[in-house]
Amino acid sequence: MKLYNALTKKVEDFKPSVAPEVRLYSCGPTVYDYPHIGNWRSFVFVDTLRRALESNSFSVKHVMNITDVGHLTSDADEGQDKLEAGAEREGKSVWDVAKHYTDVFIQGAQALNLLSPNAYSGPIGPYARATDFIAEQVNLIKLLMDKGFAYKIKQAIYFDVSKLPSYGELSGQKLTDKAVGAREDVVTDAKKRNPQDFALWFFRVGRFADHEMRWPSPWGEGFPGWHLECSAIAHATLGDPLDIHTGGVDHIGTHHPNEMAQTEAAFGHRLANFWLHNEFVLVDGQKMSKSLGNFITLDSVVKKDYDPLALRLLFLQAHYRSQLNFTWEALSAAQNFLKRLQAWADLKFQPNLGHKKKAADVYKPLLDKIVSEIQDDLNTPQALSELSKLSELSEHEGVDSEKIQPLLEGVDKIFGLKLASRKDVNQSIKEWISQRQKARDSQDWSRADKLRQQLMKHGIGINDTPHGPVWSRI
RNA sequence: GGCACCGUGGCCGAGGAAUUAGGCAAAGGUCUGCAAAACCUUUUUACGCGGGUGUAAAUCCCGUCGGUGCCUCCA
Repeated sequence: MKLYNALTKKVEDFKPSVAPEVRLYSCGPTVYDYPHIGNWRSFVFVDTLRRALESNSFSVKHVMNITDVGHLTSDADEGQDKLEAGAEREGKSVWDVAKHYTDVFIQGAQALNLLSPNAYSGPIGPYARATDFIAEQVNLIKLLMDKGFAYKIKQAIYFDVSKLPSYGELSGQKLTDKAVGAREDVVTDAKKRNPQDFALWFFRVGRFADHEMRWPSPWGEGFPGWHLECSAIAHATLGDPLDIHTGGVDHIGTHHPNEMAQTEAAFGHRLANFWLHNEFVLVDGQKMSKSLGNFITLDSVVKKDYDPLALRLLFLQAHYRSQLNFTWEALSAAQNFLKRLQAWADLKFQPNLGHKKKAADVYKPLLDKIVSEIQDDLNTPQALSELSKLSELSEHEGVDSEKIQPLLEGVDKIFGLKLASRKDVNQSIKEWISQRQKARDSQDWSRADKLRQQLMKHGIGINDTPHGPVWSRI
């Protein structure tokens, strides 16, 4: 199996440290607002990665965190905790805000048919909340303090990046370049030893005096910095070095180097052997942002009558390392493609159609091709083109309902489009279809058309073929 | 200023030196009592522009124009 590794900037042969087990950690959402489709793309990417690994007989242990504390709106002095900002905006407590958006996230994950993380179980199920790992984070700071990698000043405990020579390896940029090149309006804490030093623990002083979320620590009451949770949770749940760590490309510069630094400094080994990053979704050629008003949520997609799985399919039609330019037209195209695939899957309920001579031996090579494309650095677009050929083949040759089911299951394992679990139409629909056919046989066209209209009302379209009527959901 | 990436037919997008994805849309046609949401066919000088190296370039190199991202919270 081949994967692009951001550490080496090359596509490499992926091997976990203890096969067949793969320990996979993914940066999850910060639950302070509705996730946009760019966020969802990164979670669909992780899901695809997991399915690809599993298709290669790896047994994946997956952990995803949920950031519900400590994520500041900026590193500057006026930076605010995102959760606190959300609470202020909505007039709720931070805990309510976190709970609300956690629920929103979990519902969205289900709608997109994302596999739940499976290597941790906590108060809210399979997702690891930062606030459920405060003790682990405090312990990590202790280690860093003992080893001289962290220092305390009035406002916070900082990680001293100058103490770790390997700092910033991933970003491929020199510290000096970064320091010089940063935009003028970025204000950093003047008391930090180095501009890149990042907070491990914030004290309840100054701008954080009224911070609602707070815990005791050996150094004083406060709350953890954002980067800390990933190192602590990964260490506590999966153990490091991880086989794979994922996140968005935006983390290459700051968040991931900081995670790496914490783990390397505290435990003396790297955090992960493979680092995979997904590219952004652009909207009309630009990054999504609230100020541009091009912030698209899953909710707005559903409100426009799109199937969340159409969004999933749209994501899969582009490579995860390419920027994807979202347009509603492209989403419509994906939705139409999805409907065609669903109609194809529904043929399994209508096995009386066409010939049945082609069997699993024809499907198998195509399914194998799909799997091999997916294992080639997750080439989902290429794999989907094979799927398209596969569905055409079946449509032409007729469908053997016995043999198509395993095929659909194989396809679902890769793409997660829920083709195998589709339900047959109910008994009354079947009855109407057969009554309509009887009416047609006796040339009672008005009754036949009435029944067809009735079926249409229930979302069922009828196509009369030489082999009899074929229904499809419309 | 520094670091990357990208410009592919109406739209979305793979590929990446000779065989040239796929989806959607569009056009024509077929079966049919009617119908299409069904089927078939077509869309085979598509690779930003200008040079260069190759027997051969969309694919490599140089330049150029344009776009995007990161360097600040960010998927």
